[in-house]
Amino acid sequence: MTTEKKLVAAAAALLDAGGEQAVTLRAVGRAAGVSHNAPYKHFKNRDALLCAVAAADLAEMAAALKQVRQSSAKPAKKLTQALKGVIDYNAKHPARYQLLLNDPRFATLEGDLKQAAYSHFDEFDSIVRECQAAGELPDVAHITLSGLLFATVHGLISLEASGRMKREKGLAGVVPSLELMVKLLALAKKGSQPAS
Amino acid sequence: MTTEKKLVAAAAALLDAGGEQAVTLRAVGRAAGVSHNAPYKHFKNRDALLCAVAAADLAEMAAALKQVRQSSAKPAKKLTQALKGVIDYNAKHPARYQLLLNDPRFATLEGDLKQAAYSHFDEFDSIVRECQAAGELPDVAHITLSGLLFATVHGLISLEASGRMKREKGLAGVVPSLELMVKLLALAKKGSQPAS
DNA sequence: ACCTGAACACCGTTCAAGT
DNA sequence: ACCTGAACACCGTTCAAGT
Repeated sequence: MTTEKKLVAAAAALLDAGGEQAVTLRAVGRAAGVSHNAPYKHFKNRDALLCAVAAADLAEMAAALKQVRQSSAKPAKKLTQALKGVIDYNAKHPARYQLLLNDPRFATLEGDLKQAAYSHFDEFDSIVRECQAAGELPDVAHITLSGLLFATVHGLISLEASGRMKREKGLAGVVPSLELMVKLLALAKKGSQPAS
Repeated sequence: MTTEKKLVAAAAALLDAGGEQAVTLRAVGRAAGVSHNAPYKHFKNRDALLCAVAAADLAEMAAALKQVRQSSAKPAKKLTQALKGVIDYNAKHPARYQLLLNDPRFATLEGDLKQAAYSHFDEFDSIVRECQAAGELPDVAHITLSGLLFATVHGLISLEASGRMKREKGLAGVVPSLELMVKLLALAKKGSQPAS
């Protein structure tokens, strides 16, 4: 494994183990078997290393979505699996999820991250279109609908992770809330064709 | 103004000016006219100071929501205003918004923050119930529906702020996406009563 | 009760130097 | 081309001491 990949893997492992504050260049170097400033030979700075982790994760999520899309499941099932994939990713790697989808530091998408973000969204959008074609989702602009669905699952995950959506308030969890969302969208489809 | 309030105000101003990384205790102390470790006499540590800023902001947002709820506008209009308030808050104070709704550090809500979170959600939920009563939103569990709506606006804002929802992809902005969401929920209401 | 200045450990980053 | 060790500036936190 090249040193660059070792550094990215070490940073990802440290994120899982102790959150972003655990990712010091000294710890990364130690875990990768190099000195604490070797990373500067491969990345501009610490943020660039974290950005590389995010790009790799997003590419991985895109690949997982592609698997789902190419499966033989019914469209509605594919959508559920796609949404569940996002939820599971957050459950397994909360700090990396936060980096991936909630960190404004990499708002100007560049290079690998931009590429990964595009292919990830395209996969998701394709599944949404399949659902529309199958009559499971309303016939509105598919890109906007995809953005809306993804924003909803992301918002639910985010609010729960940040403790703002506690069950104490009587709130449902992420999965039941999403199920309601999908059910309401199906009803909207029905409501838009009263003559059917 | 008490020193404690000065510290919170200074931290909030620094967040607006330069993001979280600009909020060093030395800078906070300087802005409040005290030494760099005076904050420790009022807050356990830096995180506790940031948490106090979040609690104050959430209380402010709750007060703004209360104004909307008590206004004479129609329910649908109140909902739009409530959602717009969240969007505007992020536009004016992105770093504080991030702290308020996306920071997992304060996931264990305590004291002021917990109180503020509850009253904020209650106000929002009341408006959602008014919309249901007026037939503008589907008759599903109001708390879940409120959570879903808030998660959607938060997810849209978050993804846009973190650069993951660029227009380049053909995506609509936060406001048009939300308008679609509300429109689809109205259609769902219609689809659930085919006999009306 | 509230504050200060010095000190400590730690970190990101830079630089001169090594192979 | 890739890496290292020393050094710098900065920060959160602690502590002894001041009023």
